[in-house]
Amino acid sequence: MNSVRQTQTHPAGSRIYGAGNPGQAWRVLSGAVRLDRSGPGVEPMFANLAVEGDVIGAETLLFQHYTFEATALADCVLSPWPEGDGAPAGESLLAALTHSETRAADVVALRCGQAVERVTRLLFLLTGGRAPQLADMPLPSRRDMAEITALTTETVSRVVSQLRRAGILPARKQRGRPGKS
Amino acid sequence: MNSVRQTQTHPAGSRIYGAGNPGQAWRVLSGAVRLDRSGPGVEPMFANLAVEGDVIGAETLLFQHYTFEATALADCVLSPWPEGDGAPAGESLLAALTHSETRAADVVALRCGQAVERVTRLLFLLTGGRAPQLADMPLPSRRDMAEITALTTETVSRVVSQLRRAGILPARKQRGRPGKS
DNA sequence: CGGCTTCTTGAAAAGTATCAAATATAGTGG
DNA sequence: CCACTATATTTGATACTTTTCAAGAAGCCG
Repeated sequence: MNSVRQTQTHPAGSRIYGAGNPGQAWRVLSGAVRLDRSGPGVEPMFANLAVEGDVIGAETLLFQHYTFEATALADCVLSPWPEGDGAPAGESLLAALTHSETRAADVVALRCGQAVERVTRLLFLLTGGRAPQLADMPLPSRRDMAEITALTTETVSRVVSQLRRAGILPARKQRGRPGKS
Repeated sequence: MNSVRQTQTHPAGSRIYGAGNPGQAWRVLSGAVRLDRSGPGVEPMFANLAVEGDVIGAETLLFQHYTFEATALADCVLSPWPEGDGAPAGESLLAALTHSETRAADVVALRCGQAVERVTRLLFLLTGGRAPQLADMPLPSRRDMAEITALTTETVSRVVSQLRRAGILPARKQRGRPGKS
């Protein structure tokens, strides 16, 4: 879709790369990415999340192919990582590692507590913690939100309706594009 | 408790290090470690898990202090990481990074599905996937298991009882030591 | 305008959490 | 070694939340 070694953009819902395919690592400049562990024959299972500033696909520097499948949860801009030429500096790798670990903790926390809290925390995470911006962000598909929070699409839908009635989310009409899985 | 730069052992239930404290990184040679995000004043919240082969505390190479709090879920043997002198090689760091990401996916998966599946998957993860060994391993405290799987201690207890009645776990008498929190 | 997928909502069923009480276990000090 | 205390585990009964199943409504695309 886009040329290698240059900044890429991916519309919400599109697949960025597939597990097992060759490719490079990326830094997420904006947007949010869903990572899935997808075995052969097995349907993809949600594994992790990447938001603005995170690095995805670093395993390609070691294995030459992606371990997870990446899908855009929102319109995304990605740039090749590491930023310079050749192998990443140790410092950069370390930063990516520690960053990845705090992000993992965030994702684990998305599956604690009741449905409303989980969905709310997810939306905050996707907007980088900027509450006001909740109003402007097209929501991910109910299915994505459900699989990330370990709820069902119906429950997520009910929570979204509830947040709208409470004025925490604006009324309707803010979906990106229909997930074209 | 133990000298620095040498192999350490920690009994089940003991704290390995605390968030904010200075220290070094370790590789888990055996046992299992629970990592918590513990804010000031906030009680620790489960963040991640490390089992045999995993590296913990790598953030100290960047920040000089631990980001998470580490507690032994089983008797643990740790050795300083990286194994050689000085900074870890890029390859080693990359391996730690990719390893950490698959582990994170494992932990996220521990919070999917019903109570019985979650607890069962946790036990498999803690034994490195070796089912027979389930019989020999002292179980972590119900509280640890509950916080890891996002269940309550009562529910975990009921599941353990159920697994024992089904012959999947041996009857009783296999706790390590009482968590001394 | 169809055809299709996603989203929404309702009603009932299932699964967990909660609350409470009894039992078991470890540690301590005689 | 035993009694005693504090903590952890277990179990039961009930309340609550979420899932499940089903049916419409809404949105997208050719």
